[in-house]
Parts: sequence; C-alpha cells; structure tokens
Amino acid sequence: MADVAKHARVSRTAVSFVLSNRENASISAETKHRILEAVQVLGYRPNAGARALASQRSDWYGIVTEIVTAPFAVDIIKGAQDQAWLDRRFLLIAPSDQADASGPNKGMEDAAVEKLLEQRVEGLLYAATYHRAVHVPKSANEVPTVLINCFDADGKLPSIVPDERAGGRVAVERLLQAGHSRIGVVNLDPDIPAAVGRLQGCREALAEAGLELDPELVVSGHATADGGYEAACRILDKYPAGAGRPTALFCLNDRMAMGAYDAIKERGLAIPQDIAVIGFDNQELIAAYLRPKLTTVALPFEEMGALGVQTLASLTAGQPITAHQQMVDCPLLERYSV
Amino acid sequence: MADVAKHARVSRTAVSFVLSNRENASISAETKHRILEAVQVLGYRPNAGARALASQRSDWYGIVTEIVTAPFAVDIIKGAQDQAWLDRRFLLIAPSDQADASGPNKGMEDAAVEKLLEQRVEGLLYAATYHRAVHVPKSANEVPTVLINCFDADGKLPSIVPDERAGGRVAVERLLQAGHSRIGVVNLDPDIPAAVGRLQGCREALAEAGLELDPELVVSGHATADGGYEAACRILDKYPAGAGRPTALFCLNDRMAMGAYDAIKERGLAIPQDIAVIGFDNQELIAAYLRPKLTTVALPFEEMGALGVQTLASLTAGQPITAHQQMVDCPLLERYSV
DNA sequence: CGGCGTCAGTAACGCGCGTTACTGAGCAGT
DNA sequence: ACTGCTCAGTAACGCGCGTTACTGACGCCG
Repeated sequence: MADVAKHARVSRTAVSFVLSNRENASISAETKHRILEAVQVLGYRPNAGARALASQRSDWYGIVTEIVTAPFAVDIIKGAQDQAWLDRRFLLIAPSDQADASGPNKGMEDAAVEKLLEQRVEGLLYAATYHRAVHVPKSANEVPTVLINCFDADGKLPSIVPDERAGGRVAVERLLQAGHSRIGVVNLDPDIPAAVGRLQGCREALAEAGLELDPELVVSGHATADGGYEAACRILDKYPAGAGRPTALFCLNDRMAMGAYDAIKERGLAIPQDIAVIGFDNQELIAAYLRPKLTTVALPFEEMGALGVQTLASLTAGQPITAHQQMVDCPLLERYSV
Repeated sequence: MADVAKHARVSRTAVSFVLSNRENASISAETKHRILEAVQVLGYRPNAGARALASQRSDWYGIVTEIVTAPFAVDIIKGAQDQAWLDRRFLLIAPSDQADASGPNKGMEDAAVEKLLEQRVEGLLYAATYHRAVHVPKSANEVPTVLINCFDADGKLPSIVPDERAGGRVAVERLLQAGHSRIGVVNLDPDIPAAVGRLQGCREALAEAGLELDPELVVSGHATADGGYEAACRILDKYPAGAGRPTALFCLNDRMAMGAYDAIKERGLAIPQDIAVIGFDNQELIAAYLRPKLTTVALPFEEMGALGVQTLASLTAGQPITAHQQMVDCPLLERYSV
C-alpha cells in the first residue's frame, strides 16, 4: 500500500480512502484516478487479515456441520456460500465429523467452533444433516448464531427448518389430484420431526378431500432402500389388486422410494400406471436417476443456507429478525412417477 | 493478551512466548503455569488474523473447484479438509459455479482465486469434478498450486490424478477371477481420460489372461443412467443367451451401471447369477443402494484431497515433491453384483 | 575481586491497514 | 485586513500479535 502511495505520489491515507470507498472522501477525481492506476500497475492486492485487524470486523462467517460431506450438508453449505459471496463475505467451513452430538469425539465440534472464533468470525451457522434437535457448543454464544435444519434443544437460538408439514401436504395433494384416493405410506422412524410433520401434512391433505389415513397402510422402516423395499412389500401384499390395495405410495424419503420401486417392479406392476410413487428429500442422485424419474418433494437446503446467512447478516447488523424459527417451503418436483 | 499478561504479572512478551511454545523460551515452569492459568481464567482466545499478520504466515490453504457441491468435489474437499485439520491448517473453500473453464462467467473463477490470495493463503488447490485437462487462472502462479483430479493443460503445475488404468485392470481382473471370459463394456465418451485409461486397463487384464477385447462388445453412451440402459440393451440384444452373449458387464461409471441394471432385469436376468456387473466411481448413493449392491471401483477422492494438502505442505516448506504427476490407486469395492 | 556466561524476563519495533485529528491552501464575506 | 468556511490531503495512532535486542540478577571460574 505504501508502494502504491509512492507510485501515485500521495500519502498512504489517500490510498486507503480510495480503496475503501469512503463517501466523505475529499479526494479529487484526478488523484483518485492516479491511485487506482497505481494499484493496477503494481498489482496491489489488499491484505484481508490486516484489514480485519484494523477495522475490527472480519466479514467472515463460520459454518459448522456434523458431516461436511453428507449430501445434504453440502447443499446447505452451497446456499450459504453463495449468499455470503453475494454479500461480499467469506464463509469459513469447519469440519466436524460426527453424526451424534453425544458421540465419542464430542470435542471435535467444540474445537471447530473454537477455531472459527479464533478467526474472529462475526457469526456462526450450525447445520444438521437431518431435521432434529441439537445441542450447540456453548462457546457459540459468544457470537450471533443461527441453526439450520435443526433447532436448539434449549430453545435459545434462532433456527431455520423445512416446513415438513406443508411438504407432506403438497405431496399427498398431488396424489389426490392424480385421482388416487387410497394411498400407502412408507414411513420413517415415526418419532423424528420429519416423519411427524410430513405425516401430519398428509393427514391434512386427506382430510380436506374428505378422506382419512388408513393406519393399515402406514408402515415404518429403516430410512434406507432396503427398509423401503420391505415396507412397500408389506403394504402391497396386504391386499390383492383392486381390493383395497393402494394405487399410490407416499415414501417419506427418496432412499425408501428407491426400495419401493424394486418391490413394485418385482410384482410386475408399472410405475406410475399401476402404482404411483412420490418421494421426499429430492436426493438428486436417486430421484433423477431412478427409472422412471421420481416425483418428489424437495428439501430446500440451499434456500435454508442462504436464509441462514441473511438472518446472520441481520443479527450482526443489530436488526431484529422476523421470527425465532423460520420455515422454508418444500417445493414439489414433478417428474414421472405420478 | 495484555490482560493475560497483567493477570499473570508478567510482560506480554512472556505470554507470547508461552503461547507459541518457543523451545528456547527461558520461561520458568512456575511462570509458565501462572500464564496458562490466566489464559484459562480470562478465557483468552488468540486472534488468528493478528497472528498471521505478525508472523507473516497464515497457515491457510485455499481450494477452488468448479462446482463445490458436485458429489465428487465434496469428497475431495473432505479429504483435503481433514488433512489440513491434522496439519493444523485452515482450508478456505472458494465457490466457483461453472462446469467449463471456457464458459460464460469465466471471471468467477478468477475472482475466487483473487479472494483467496487476498486472504493470503499459502497455497492453492484446484480441483475438477471429472478427470481432465484444465486451465488455471494465472494469478494462481503467485503461490504454490496443486491440481487435483485434473492436470494442467500447459503442463506446468503438479497434479494428482486417479490411476484409471490400474482401476480398469482391477475391475476386469475381478470379473475374470469370477470365471467370466466374455465381457461387455458399457463405455463413456471414448475420448475422455477416464475412458482411455480404464479401457486400457481392461485390455491389459484380458491380455494377461490370454484374451482379447471384442470390439463388438464395447458400446459407448451418455454418462447417465439412460445412456447405460441403452448401451446395455444393445450389448445384450446382440447375441442370444449362451451364443456369444457376455456374462458380465463392465460399466465405466456407476450411473451407467444403474441403467444397465434395468436393462438386465427387464430381460428377466438375475444379477449376478446370469450377468455380473461391475461399475466405476463408487458413487455411494447409487452403488450402495442399488439392488443388489453394486461392486465397483472407487475413485479415491478423499485420498487425492489429502495428498493434495500434503503435497502443498511440501511445496510451501520448500521441499521437493516426489513426482510432477502423482497417481492414486482406485481400490475395488466388493459388493454383490459379481 | 573482576570477568564471563547462563537464566528469566522485558521494551520496543513492525506486520498492513482503518481511522481520527489535524494542516494548509484557496475563497467568500464583512 | 481579518474571520470563517470548504476542499484536498496528511501525520500519527492503534488493532493484536511475533520477534529481536536488550537488561539485570545470579553463579562460576581463575
């Protein structure tokens, strides 16, 4: 910077003024031009660290997530990353490989937060790979923190979660609209927030159509393709065709839908002609490659990530946020299984 | 830090000495203990930026990749991230959403590199989502740079790539070992490095068994499930069962294998009893969820990421690196399709 | 007793920048 | 001629830390 000043025959202060775009600058247009030229000529590149030190603000946010590489976490990160980039901020991503906050290496998560705080991030994002309650390391309280795809077990921190209920509703509405009135549900572990919300939405949609959810048609299984296969088998084999057998399956996630596909095809049935299938999550690698491609409800990970950064921006700017818990819509993705 | 010094009744220098673990410290054990205690009591946390500024080294590496969220890029990032964490370094991830370096917003990639340099990263990683030649922004030359899963079109920068040939070899060796001698190949675009290497490995393995690759059995298609389906259909329908029809399919990626599964099942054939299938890439969401689970050759993304960081560490330490282009093994993952 | 080498610790500088308080020139108004 | 004001720009401080050069006390040797 001193070199630039010398080259432009001005003081370092003048250079600083020009580069930080002060509005009450009092730098003549000609001088400014000379300075910018010098910057170009010398290939000057500001030092972000020094800038942060002097200005007492880093323009950095940090994000911590249990499994950085989980397909979902990735989308959250992308959304946050892109939004941060737009806001000319940098997103620091700290790894913390552990599925369960009460797991063995609980320390790693704390260390990650600690590391981020050492970098003097102005805010923290904490993301989970599936919708649930979490315990956040306490040092996170030193800085504004927003939870994504999870909520604070202690209820203190603002959070952003998918609107599971509306999602379940839109899925079932789509099936109803296609003429199905007898719908089987391939359920997740019934206790997790995702299952609770989605199933409630399902019931609401049915109720609006004057229908009720037949408990016989709701079968839970592991959240895997195998689990979906088994659950679908049980549903399909419960009744003969036409005599109470559902004509559509609402699978509460795409992995289970994948298994359900196999169960259906195995029985010589066609999708969607004989049995329609709708999934949830929009796990691209599955949904878009199944044959036929799977109609599903998307979890809005990127949107949640972006909203997280926006919320953080409000928070750090001292503005109030709209709500303690913000819900994001889960859009229906039409493909060919309904 | 001044507070800590005051609390421990020593100079700030003494605190600095203790915290940076200088071996020629000349700080008595008792004083050191007093200082560390003060750190605890006051909850002091060093400022990474200031430290970087003063010490003239940031301990930061940067990574740029075209599509941060591509399933492959993610694994590379994870490998690099973990290794960096072990080396007590921070990995800054810069987004750059573009598949093609000659694409419309070429500027974004340059901006990403620029941003990283402003953070004063000590080294740069540049990762591609599929193995190929790339052009790296020229400002990357200002700092040690290592390419991952790609190589420099100009041949200047060190790179790390998968050993496609050995991978193709191990895949076909596995099929041979299972007793298959007539093997169909569901090929990618034959011009890309992945296809060239894998097919060469395939030929080598066959040659060692005294066999030759029948050109009739090699069919190219789009690198998608549909492409794989079509290619597999053409291979299977070329000969009647037993009369020249291959008993195994080597699919050059897992997405195509996914399509091949459908083609095989459609014809009433069982995997692996009637037709064995082996894939490539180990795209977890596909390979581990197909039924039966797909035996495949894994692309060593995490290893490449980790090796990239290690190479960068050598480079920044001024040490020579082992080779201009390092190849990483592609291990066979046995599942149930062979 | 003087000189010399540890040991334990400190004062002071500088990293690259943002920022505040100041200066000096020019000009209008009384 | 003097005051007051705006414009254009500068000197100097401090952000939090690493690092170098120094000091003062103590013990050992000749």
